[in-house]
Amino acid sequence: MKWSEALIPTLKEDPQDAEVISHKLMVRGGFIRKLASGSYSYLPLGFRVLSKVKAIIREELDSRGCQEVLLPAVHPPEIWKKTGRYDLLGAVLIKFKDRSGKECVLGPTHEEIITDLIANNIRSYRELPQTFYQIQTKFRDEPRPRFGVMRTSEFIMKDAYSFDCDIEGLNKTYKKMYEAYCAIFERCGLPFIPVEADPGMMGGNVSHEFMVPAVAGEDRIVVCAKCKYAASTEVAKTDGIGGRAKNQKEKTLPIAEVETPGITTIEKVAELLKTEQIKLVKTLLYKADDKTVAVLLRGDFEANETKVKNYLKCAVLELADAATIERVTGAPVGFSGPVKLKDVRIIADNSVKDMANFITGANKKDAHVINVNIGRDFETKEFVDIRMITPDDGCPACGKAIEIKQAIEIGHTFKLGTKYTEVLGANYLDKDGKENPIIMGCYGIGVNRIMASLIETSNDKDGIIWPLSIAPYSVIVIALNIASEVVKKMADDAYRKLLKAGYDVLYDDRDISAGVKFKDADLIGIPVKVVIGERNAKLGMIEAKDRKTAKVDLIKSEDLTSHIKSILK
RNA sequence: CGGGAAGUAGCGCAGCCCGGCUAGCGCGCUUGGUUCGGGACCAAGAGGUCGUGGGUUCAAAUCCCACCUUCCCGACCA
Repeated sequence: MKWSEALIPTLKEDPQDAEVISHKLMVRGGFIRKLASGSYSYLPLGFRVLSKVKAIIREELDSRGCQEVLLPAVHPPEIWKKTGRYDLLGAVLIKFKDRSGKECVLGPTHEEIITDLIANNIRSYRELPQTFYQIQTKFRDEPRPRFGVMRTSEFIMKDAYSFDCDIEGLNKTYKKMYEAYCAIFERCGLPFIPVEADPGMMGGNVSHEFMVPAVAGEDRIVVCAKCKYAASTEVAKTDGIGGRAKNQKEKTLPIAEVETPGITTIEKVAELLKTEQIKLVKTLLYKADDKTVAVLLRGDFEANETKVKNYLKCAVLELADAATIERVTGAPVGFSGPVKLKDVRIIADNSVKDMANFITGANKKDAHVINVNIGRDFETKEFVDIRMITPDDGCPACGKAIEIKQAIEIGHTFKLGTKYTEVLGANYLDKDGKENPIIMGCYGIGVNRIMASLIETSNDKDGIIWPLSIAPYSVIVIALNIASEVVKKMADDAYRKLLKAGYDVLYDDRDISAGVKFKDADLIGIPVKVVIGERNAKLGMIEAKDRKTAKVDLIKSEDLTSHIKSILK
């Protein structure tokens, strides 16, 4: 492609509305442009990167026997109601009415659709196992799209679905997909970490997320350098108080109410009462489906809502609103406590178990109670692990020090089991003629996120540094002074030869200054610059410069193709 | 949805507090010329409902009200 004939609108300055580096560079490099919050156009350069990522995905999946399909994006709501996800997804599901007034939904994912297809077309164990995938646009009305292409309401997902006769089969398929994922991310040049994860609204029990550590990441993961344990903080197990200050054994003291006017936070209560946060118990009121539940944690810990949700086995868990809190406790937000709390299930984190004489809200405006003791002042038998892991905790697997990192989720795999196949009637007949539900797995990759994550982890002050595998072009031929006959002739020739040799070549034939060309080439991150200047051209020489290492090779013009071949192997 | 910030030329910004005449600057763009190895220079140009609507005023980019949009934090979320 000749740059003079391409739409590559590079920008000198960071766009005003971009925060994270990948977003800034994608806009500056002319890869994307925003249409509205959470929806982006991919320009030719951006599209080329996506295409390369997709090609890698297809190669790795096809070679493992997966079959590509294309499912519809517009769905009837009934199928979503059957599995209960119509309500579960709620506002995330984008709905509209067609001309006859019939409701339609835009697919946020495709378990329902593929399972329905399989239910109607697979009958026998002889037809299993099979795995299908598609690369398609998904639609989700995100509460807050952000970070450019990282979280958008319309995004490209590679989703795959496997169907097996039994758990052993699923385990084999899952392993195969896991390996495919590793191969895909490896080839894309991403420093990824597979971690244990929570299946969330997808369902099933076993699940892994593929994470790229990056400051712009929206998720947090726990990694252990010693034993290779890696998990999402959502599921990382904790044990009591971990590495933090132990709860002191004390003689129980008489409970007493203290005035704490307008003091509603753990921090301020501790300050006012001249004590430490570890002497306080935090009482969080949640709405778990339709019931109100009180969650107790030692003051210095945070609740882990995923754990609470999984423990309670509820579909929707959210912090109770102010009105509910007032109704249940009789006090405004900030003064809740377990003492004399009526008709509310109380569950406590293990960190609270051996606490004595602690402080909680008094369920009364502007008051807390001190010297509270479990068993005497209130009762709960439910001590569970429902807190967020901290850097002070030991590795859940080996006990050694852990690190908590921010990361971008680029892939997620799930062992779904029969969650969808049972409700949608996807059954098969086994050897004995007995009908069984098909065992399912599903596997997603955020294609746009691969692009963003790569940039997050591979850039410098001059711009993006693409790996050859997903670079929009492998080589950029830069004719420094295109007005010079010698330069133009040699550059045209180099461009032609490299194209003929099968390389993706971008030819910067614009009649502008050298500085702009160098800056632009670095910004868009093409792995190799082939530079043709007048002085060298007259000597029959060409320069090849590596974007990443800045290493320069001066070569004879006739050796160009073989030289490029040697550095781009 | 709660909290915060911002909308002025294609992009990045100043002007607004303290209302005033043809609304500026840098980059980019067009034309001509000089340059030509890391965002060149000279000259001449084109380009604006100052987010939208209403109000106050002799007069509004500037003051007041409402709304819209975007970004950040939170909530939420494969």
